Amino acid sequence: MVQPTMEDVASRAGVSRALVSLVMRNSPKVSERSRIAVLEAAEELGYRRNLVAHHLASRRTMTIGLVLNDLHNPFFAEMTDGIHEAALEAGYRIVINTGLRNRAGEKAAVDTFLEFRTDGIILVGSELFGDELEALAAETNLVVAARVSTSDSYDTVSIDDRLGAQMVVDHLANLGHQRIAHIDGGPGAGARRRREGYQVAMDRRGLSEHVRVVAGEYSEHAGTAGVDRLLSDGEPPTAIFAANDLMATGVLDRLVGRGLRVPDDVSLVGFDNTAAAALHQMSLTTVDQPCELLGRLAAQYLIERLDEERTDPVHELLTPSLVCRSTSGPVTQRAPANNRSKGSRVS
Amino acid sequence: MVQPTMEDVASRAGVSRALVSLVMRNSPKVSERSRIAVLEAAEELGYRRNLVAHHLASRRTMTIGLVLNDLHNPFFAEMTDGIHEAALEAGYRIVINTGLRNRAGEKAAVDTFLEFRTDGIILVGSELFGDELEALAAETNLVVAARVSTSDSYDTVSIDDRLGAQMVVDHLANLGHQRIAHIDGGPGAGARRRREGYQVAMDRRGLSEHVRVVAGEYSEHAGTAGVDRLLSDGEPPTAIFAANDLMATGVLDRLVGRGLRVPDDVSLVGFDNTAAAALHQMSLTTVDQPCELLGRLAAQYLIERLDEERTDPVHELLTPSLVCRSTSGPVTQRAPANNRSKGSRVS
DNA sequence: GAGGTAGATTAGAGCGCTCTATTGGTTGTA
DNA sequence: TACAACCAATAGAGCGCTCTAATCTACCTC
Repeated sequence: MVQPTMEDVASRAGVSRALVSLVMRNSPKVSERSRIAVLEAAEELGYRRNLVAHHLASRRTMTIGLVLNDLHNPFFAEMTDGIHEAALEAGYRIVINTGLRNRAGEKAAVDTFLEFRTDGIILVGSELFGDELEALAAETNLVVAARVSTSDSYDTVSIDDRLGAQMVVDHLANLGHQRIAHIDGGPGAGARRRREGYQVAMDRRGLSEHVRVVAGEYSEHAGTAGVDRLLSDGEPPTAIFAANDLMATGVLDRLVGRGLRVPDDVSLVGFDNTAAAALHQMSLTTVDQPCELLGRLAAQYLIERLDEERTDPVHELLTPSLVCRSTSGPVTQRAPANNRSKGSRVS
Repeated sequence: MVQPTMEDVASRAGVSRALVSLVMRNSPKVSERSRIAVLEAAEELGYRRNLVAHHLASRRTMTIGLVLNDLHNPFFAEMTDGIHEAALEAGYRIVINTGLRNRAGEKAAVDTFLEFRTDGIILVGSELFGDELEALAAETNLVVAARVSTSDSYDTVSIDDRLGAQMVVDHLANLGHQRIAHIDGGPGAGARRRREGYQVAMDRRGLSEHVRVVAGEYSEHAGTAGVDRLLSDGEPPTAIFAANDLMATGVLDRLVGRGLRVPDDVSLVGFDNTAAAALHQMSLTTVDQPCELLGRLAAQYLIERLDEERTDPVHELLTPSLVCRSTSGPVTQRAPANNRSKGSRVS
């Protein structure tokens, strides 16, 4: 388990350690003869460059630290695809860590990368406070994705969450809904803006009296719990706007579990347009986020900071779009069915 | 962006660099007075230990590299929860990388960790060949999860995939199914064993003539494609055994899309019992893998290698169990409905 | 007051690499 | 033949930390 070093390769190839270093870094100023000798020696010894030592000496890891808020949410997986691809193209590698959907976990993940001295960090769906992000940006190159900001020490890439939420309310209102409830995303990224968008749009539609926000978070469980709260007291909503798709999955599960029909009894709209939302068994009306594009942009901006040493901030705000599927429909008069019906699944 | 070093802290606190090092490592042989002085100086300077240098000197990172085959598959997220928890308890941190569901990607991920010199590596759902794993185990401490092996250079933690597959076939055969098709997991972890289990059980049940295996992989898309293949020629199956839940999601989507009723026209069974399978809108019959437990064990075994310097291999094989939900039912006589019916979703 | 002991602190040699400055060797040119 | 010009290769000083061995105090004990 003890690895050969550059020194070993050098002596085997009959050259100096410095030359081996040059070969390993693909320097053009090495003769073909020595290059081959070195590579052969390395091959024979099973030499593997020690990135740790390499970094200590060069102050570069060519590695980007990626902190994902929640591994369970497919949104982050899709985002990662874009980041990965862009990073690879630029010669960077990626290391991932999860924030476990809480601030302490996110901080621990960030600390790991800071101690590893990755060249930069991309935070996706960060729950950190603004001043914490500022402090972080002072220590490393930072891009925050899926979150809006005007900070001038780091970049952000996001869709307009507020606008997205307004589109949801408008869509439901156009279908005749008035009692449109919102289960919010709590401390989650963009959750506050989605909540604000909901509020604004409800006001604008003259539905202020029907505003009803239930506290939640970006998880399936929050969806089921939210439904229980909404149906336990007061007049039940005819439509529910879940703060994201993962939550909407939980909402749908619980609605169906309670024998309610979607969209006949209750309409449901999510947010994110994850792959799962498109499946027939979900067929969820939702707000589309171009995840891969967002990911690509995030990586690209970070790499600009690293390779071109850009320091002035970029804030990209993409426009979301509504994807109408079968969980949202016109409001109906009839009372909600309380009897569960058994039967086959149909589209 | 230039960080203070131990030297800076030392001179500020009026002590030697070595003493600062001791404080940072919580050594008991430091007087309370100096400890406080050092910590204060560190705080004031915003000092952050350089893990890279630390590692180079100590040859330990207290970090475990975790390679997940596919970020899109919730199975891996659930597994990670267990690993994360166990690692944290033992004072290790985790760094994740994705294999992008192909061998080249997995190798790149592994290489990153080897170059970073993480103390050990956990591979979840590895697609590497046996000899590649052997070679890897010679370079670092290795635990492979969700895959069966008898190697004596690394540990494995898995459920009995073959047995799980047999349980699926038995379940379906007991419901009267004969034309049970299997869409396999291709190069995916455990896929071969699931395929073998299917074959063995079919033979044992006297259903050898009905054996039908369609090539796939662990993805939603493979599920939809598999359905198309199965329904395009020959007599359509009355039951489909998908190699994992993610694929089953795609299968269900396509079956419903084609106007087939589940389970009336076609029964469906998955594998993994991910959280999504339990939702009403899926309600998938599937084989349960105790993900978190598997994760915990994987981390635990690796940590044994690191902390207790165990070198003889451990191979843990857990027994799976079948979870019956509503996608599997008795075989019916009537011909499959070809007309799509529209309507509300019911449970 | 010498000698012993234990605890606190430090000097200094690495860890495996990079990188600047320098050396050696070859070719071209006056 | 001498000198520049250039390319290939190397010596050696770090990078920021750890760790062993040595030193330095302070306090006992006889």
